[in-house]
Amino acid sequence: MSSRLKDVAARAGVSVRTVSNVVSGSAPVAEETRARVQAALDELGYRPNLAARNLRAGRTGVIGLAVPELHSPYFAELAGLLVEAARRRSWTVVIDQTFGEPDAERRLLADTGGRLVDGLIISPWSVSPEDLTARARDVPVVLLGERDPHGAADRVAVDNVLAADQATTHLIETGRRRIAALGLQPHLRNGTAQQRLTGYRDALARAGLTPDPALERTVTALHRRDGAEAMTALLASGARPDAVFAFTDELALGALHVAHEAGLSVPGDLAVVGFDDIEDGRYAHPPLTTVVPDKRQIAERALQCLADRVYSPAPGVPPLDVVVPHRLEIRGSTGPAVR
Amino acid sequence: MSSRLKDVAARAGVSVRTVSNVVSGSAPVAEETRARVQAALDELGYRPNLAARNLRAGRTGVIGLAVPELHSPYFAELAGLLVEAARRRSWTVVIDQTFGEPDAERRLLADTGGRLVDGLIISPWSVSPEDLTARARDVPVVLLGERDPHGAADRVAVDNVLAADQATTHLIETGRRRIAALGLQPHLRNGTAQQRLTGYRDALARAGLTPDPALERTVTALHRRDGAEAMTALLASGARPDAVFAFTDELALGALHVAHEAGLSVPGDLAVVGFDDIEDGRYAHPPLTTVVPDKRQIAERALQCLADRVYSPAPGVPPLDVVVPHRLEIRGSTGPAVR
DNA sequence: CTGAAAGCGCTAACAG
DNA sequence: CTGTTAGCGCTTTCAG
Repeated sequence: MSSRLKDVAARAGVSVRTVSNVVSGSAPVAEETRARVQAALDELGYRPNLAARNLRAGRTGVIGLAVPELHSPYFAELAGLLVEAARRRSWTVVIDQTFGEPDAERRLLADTGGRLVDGLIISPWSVSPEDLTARARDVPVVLLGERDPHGAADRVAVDNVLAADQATTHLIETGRRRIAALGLQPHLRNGTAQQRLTGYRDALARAGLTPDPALERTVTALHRRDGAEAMTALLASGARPDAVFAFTDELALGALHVAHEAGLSVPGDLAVVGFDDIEDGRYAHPPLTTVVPDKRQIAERALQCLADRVYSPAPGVPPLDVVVPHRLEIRGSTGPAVR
Repeated sequence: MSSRLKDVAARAGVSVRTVSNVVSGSAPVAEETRARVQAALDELGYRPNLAARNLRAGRTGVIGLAVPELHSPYFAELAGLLVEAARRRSWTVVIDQTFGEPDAERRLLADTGGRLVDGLIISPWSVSPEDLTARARDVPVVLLGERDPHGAADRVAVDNVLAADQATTHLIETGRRRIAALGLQPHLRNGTAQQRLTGYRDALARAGLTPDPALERTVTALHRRDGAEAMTALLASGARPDAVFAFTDELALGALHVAHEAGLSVPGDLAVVGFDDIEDGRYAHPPLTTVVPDKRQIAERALQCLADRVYSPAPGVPPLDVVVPHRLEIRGSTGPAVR
């Protein structure tokens, strides 16, 4: 079966202390002894028991990642990048899905007391950042996709207000005047949708366009089907939009689908902009103009925040607010208007 | 700081044993004592230390999931379902991405000796099942997406040959005669592509159609871009297909994209079938006909296999070969041919 | 440079 | 029903 340090020591005729030194390199070992120990190590196929090591060290080398749902392309991609970045630091990632349920999000934080994880990266939906961080008892937490200034934990996010403003401004520049905002989520507490709405309204105001409540559409979730439903309702309402700024690419793709079914030409009759830069958007018809957050950097910076908190016990350091760059990528879905 | 069993015991004026009993319920405790202990537990916000518990129990309650890449919609969705199913069993899932690299896949199995995980679910690409399972030293392994009969570990998969046959037969029934197979991967060792090719050829043979090597196209990876490249090459080759059976939905969507750009009407000029039923397929233009594997059941059965191996130490049980149901979902991309 | 031994927090066998 | 205690496998202090 599986061999312990003690077994290796017996086989090499040394003490466990020496074997431990060979394995960890924490103290010098005579060349001859080392060779003998190494041979025993190899023969027995020794693997350290992580549980014992963790118990001793008080650290696990595991971090938790909580996303609302993994089947969303955006979160899947982000999770992939985080796992990759963690691996580079020799960390393991356990993933949990909250489905945006307040209880799941709260329970998660309560559970961290179990020390399975050294830290937690969480992308909250239902629960407000304040509520979440108040519960993070013992481990450092990094919040994703937030820009709430009243922070009690590190945050990593793009500048949603600015990005939404740029996306809307781009639509205005292609000659659109009746631009719909698709993706309001007044029931959610994470603030992201609110920030994108603010950017949208800012852009309209700057261009001297009066916001029309009929063009601001609420969704319950952020999938293609929600985008499709909202778009159907928008068209049925008689609001006659000439452009749509969808708060996520998935919503935009749902809207695009409905526009096609309704016989609208894109971008001739209707321009569409999304947010997130998921891969499907690049292969849509036409390819989807979108706000591209630097996801790789989101992952990298989030992990950096965690590393700093976990390995540098400096309790005085105030919460960081990391703003990650983004850019607007213009593709076929926002060509000039045709009348 | 964080409190131990000993602290709670001191506060409640009992021994650690009693506190442990209250926490785990493994032995009866007098009602009065229990109340006192519970109060102490609550006041101190006690959380068991998982590392210590694991060291003691020899089990971690953590299972590993290794997928090639998380940003693939199919794997993302599957991972989500597995995490969900694991949660129902109070298991935690650590996720790793292999990117199909042989070294990553092998290292993963070598590492399992560290006992971070009680079991491993792996979806192999580069490494053959035999190679993989030979390395699984101490923990049970479940293979996903395989149907190799020479098994040394449990497997869970759909019947790829049958499914591919049905997809191809459906195309034949809509009047197609020059059906391309898109997605051969001779460099991979996992056998899935080979099985789908077999099913494709079976269907052609049954219909009395002669296979045309020019219609069988190889890809290096399974993303939209690979499907697009293969489709471009196919059209440029002058092979004049009237249908495409793509081995994954992502490939199919890439092919669809190229078909549109080339001015082909779908399904009039070209019918397209995919495999996997990823969400984007439902919102494509036209919606993509596809083979729908029962992913929820794949997740459920894989976990069941692991649970049986981990909790029922019956070394004699031979490897299971679980075949999960699938169906062909016919959508707009495979209407009747128009000439 | 190497050995002996304490102890991380928890569970369970063994008393009482 | 409850207290005492050994020990899971590892790291590390203290001696030698």
